[in-house]
Amino acid sequence: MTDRLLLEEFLPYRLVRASELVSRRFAARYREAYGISRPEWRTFAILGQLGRTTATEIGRQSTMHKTKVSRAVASLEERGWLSRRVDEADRRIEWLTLTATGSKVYAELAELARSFQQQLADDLGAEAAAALERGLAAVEARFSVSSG
Amino acid sequence: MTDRLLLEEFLPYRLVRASELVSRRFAARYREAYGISRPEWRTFAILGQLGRTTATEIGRQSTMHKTKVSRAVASLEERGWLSRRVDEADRRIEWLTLTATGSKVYAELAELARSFQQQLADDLGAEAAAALERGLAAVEARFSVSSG
DNA sequence: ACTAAACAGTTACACATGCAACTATCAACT
DNA sequence: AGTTGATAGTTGCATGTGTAACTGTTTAGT
Repeated sequence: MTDRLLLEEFLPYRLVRASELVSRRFAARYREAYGISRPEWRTFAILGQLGRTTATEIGRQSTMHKTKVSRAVASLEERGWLSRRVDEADRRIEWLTLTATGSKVYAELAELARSFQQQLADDLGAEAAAALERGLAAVEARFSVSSG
Repeated sequence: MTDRLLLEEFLPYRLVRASELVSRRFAARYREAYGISRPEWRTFAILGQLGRTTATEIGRQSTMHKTKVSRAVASLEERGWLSRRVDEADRRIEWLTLTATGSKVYAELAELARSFQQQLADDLGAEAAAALERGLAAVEARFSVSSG
């Protein structure tokens, strides 16, 4: 029993916990305001940023499973926030764009996110926030899509 | 459309993605080696570290829902890795401890975690790893259990 | 002693999720 | 043209998960 694993020093564990603490709070905000789920928020945010993209691309960027994305897209379409259009040249591909309503909601959600980010940065303090960003950048660089 | 939210600069999103990238890889390791799920690993790791604890305490530390913990405990008991005993003074409480088998497996899993951690630190580099730890510490300090 | 509230833990049920298999389409090779 | 393999996306099914309701127990107030 001399060699216990100290979870408070174990990076993957700390990352998961920190991520849950933060994203849970943010999720509460947009859930209360718009009644959307996490996969929906993620899908919507990526589409809003890119303006026009595909479900596959959303899956790639978000690390969400393609069925998750597929269902989120279907749900957002039902809400009337996005619309699909089949690519003429390659009819397997569906291009997603925001509707007028979607654009309006997106602007509001983006503002909500920005204010949350600001609050978070204030809470953490400039130095700690910068350190966190540097650390995350390193993880992203080492672990992202390409590097299996 | 001038004010898109840039997800690559949005901390909650980056935190979630980084956490998923890292923990997914680590999960693949212990899943292949021992066939346990993430809630099982988390429960087991906390119990192993504390030596003797309760389901409620595990929930508190891990941010896992109590039903998740309850099921993980049941599953680990079936594997013969832990045993329960009702507290004499307060019979609502169940004390959890590792069995002999459980202790043996825990030692191996702890070693697996340590080697993963080492590998991760090497991949990130000392400086980035330290920055990440500082950032996470700040999040933990601001967002942990007590602070609503 | 009695009632109400609090707590540890489990379970029923509805919903979310991932895997595998599917449809539809395209590209490459014969 | 026909076959094979890859790709975009959806769906059936089994499993995982959270909410709420439950049991059993303790504590506090009356």
